[in-house]
Amino acid sequence: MIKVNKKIEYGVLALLYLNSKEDKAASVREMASNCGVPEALLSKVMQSIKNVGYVSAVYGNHGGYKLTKTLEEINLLGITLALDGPIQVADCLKPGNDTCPAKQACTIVDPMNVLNQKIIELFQTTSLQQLSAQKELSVKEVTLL
Amino acid sequence: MIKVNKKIEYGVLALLYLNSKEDKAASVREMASNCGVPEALLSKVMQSIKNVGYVSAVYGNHGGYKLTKTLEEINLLGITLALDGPIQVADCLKPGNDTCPAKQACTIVDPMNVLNQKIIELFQTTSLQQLSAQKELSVKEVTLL
DNA sequence: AACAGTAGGACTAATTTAGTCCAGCTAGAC
DNA sequence: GTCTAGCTGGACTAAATTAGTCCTACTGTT
Repeated sequence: MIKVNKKIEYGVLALLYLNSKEDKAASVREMASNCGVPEALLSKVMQSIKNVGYVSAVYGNHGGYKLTKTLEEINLLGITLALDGPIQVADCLKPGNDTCPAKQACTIVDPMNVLNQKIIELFQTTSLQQLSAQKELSVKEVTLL
Repeated sequence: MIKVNKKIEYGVLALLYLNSKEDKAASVREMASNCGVPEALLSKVMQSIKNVGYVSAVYGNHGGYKLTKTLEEINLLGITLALDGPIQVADCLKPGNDTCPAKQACTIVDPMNVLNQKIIELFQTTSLQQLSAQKELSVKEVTLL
């Protein structure tokens, strides 16, 4: 099944929660209990998200994480890159992969590359803003975007 | 990692191979050895693809599978549906899923639904023809499509 | 100095995906 | 008619990935 993993789900949840706190920092504990996700895992997720600069960490007592970007500036590609590394929609696209048995007569590397590009493009053009703003719209309207 | 699974990769490979045989049937054995993929698995893949009508099976000696559609008529959504069932980009989108811990205050079902729709649309508009025709084009040109 | 919190490595458990095995059915070739 | 190549499909095993836990160290505010 083509799907986005839990880390990304949790990351999106947490960022949306942070956004609702405006300029205040929220600790991992607070975010985890509010979003209903495992604390230890969310901690890892936030570390990675911090590394791409979407949030900053505040150490010490009453510390936590703060958003450093607006929802418009955060897109799914960035989140995915932070939590999962580069998008490779098929194994044979991995750099240095020499194990592909169909290498010589391969008719699929390029096709999969096309798909890969399309997905990257989709993720890049999908901002958190875009995802979060849909709450009030019906699915039907959403598909017209 | 967001990726398409082996069954889909193998299915695309096999369908492109079948296309190259024009109207002749090819057995699973022939396809498997030409595409360099496991025979037993490809056999399952072809059965599923048959069930959505992209190919027909010819029984008996010198039998095999034949394409019943053109590459333009076959899209990634159909192949995915055949081999993987409906696309659900996040677990909380599964029908009847009541285990989501963040259910009551969930801010992510709709966002993930938006993404889901976008991916479905992308898969639906990506035909085999479109994928296979890119062989000669550079990746740069491809992204402009 | 105490405390609340982040940082991050190592590990285990759970789930999913990939792949195999085998017995049965189908129809064309002889 | 019977042989045989090949499709059908269920049950099973193995491999890989993903999810989640645990523990120790570091950081900075009060």
